[in-house]
Amino acid sequence: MDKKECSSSQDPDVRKGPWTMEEDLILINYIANHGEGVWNSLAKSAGLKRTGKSCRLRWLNYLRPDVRRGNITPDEQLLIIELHAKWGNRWSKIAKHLPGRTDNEIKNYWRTRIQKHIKQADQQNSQQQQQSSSDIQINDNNENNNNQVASSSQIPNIAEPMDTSTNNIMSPPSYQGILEPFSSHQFPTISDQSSSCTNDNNYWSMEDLLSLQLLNGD
DNA sequence: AACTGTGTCAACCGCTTGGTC
DNA sequence: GGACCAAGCGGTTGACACAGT
Repeated sequence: MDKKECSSSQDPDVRKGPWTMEEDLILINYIANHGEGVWNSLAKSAGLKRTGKSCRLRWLNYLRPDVRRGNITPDEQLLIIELHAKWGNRWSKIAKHLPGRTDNEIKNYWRTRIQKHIKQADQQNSQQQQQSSSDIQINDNNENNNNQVASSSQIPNIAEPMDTSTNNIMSPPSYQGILEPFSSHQFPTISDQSSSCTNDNNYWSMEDLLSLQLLNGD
C-alpha cells in the first residue's frame, strides 16, 4: 500500500535492534520535559536515530513509569483467559483491563504459555478420542461402557486434581491445559458437568466461564 | 565442557484505523 | 469523497537464556 512508515526502514541513519541505556535515558528525559507528542517529530527532536514507531513502542512497552514488570499473577491470568474468551486476540483491549500490563506482554504471555497448554491439551484429547473410538470398534458389543468413557472425557471437571500420569483425564483439554497453573483453591470448582466447552477458535465462550463461577457460588 | 533444543520476550513489520485538510 | 499522515494493532522474528543430553 501507499501507507508506509515515513522514516524508511532502509534509512542507514535509523537505528534498529535493542535499545541502549543511553537511548532509554534520552527518551525518558525528553518525554519528562516535553510530554508525549507526535512520535516522529519527538524522535527527531530528542536526537534519537529511531523511528517514531520504535520510540512509541519502547515507551509504551518498557519505559512508561506505570508499566508493571514481573510475573503475571494467577488473577491476571484468569482475567486474560476470560477476556480472550470474550474478545479473541484483541490484545490492546485486553491490556486496558490489566493495569500496568502491555498488549505486547499479554500477547507474548498468551502465545508462550496459554496457547502452548491448549495445543498440548488438544493433542491429548484427540489422542484420547481416537483411542476411545478404536475401543468402540474393537469392542463392538460393549457399546454402553465405551460410551460412558467417551462422554465423560468431555466433561469439565475443574475441581478434580489433574493426574496426567494416567489416561483418566476428566476435564476437556482446553480447560485442563489452561488451568494447570492454578491451584484448586484459586479456581472456581464445578459440580454441574452439563456445560460443554466450545472453543472452536481456541477460546472459551463467556458462558462457559460465567457458568463455572456461578455454579460454584462465587 | 560443548552442543542442541526449547522457551521467553523485546522489537520489528505490515496492515488498519481514525483524524485532518 | 478522497488523499495523506500519524497512531495503533496484531503477527512474526531474532536474540538471548536456560535446560537437557
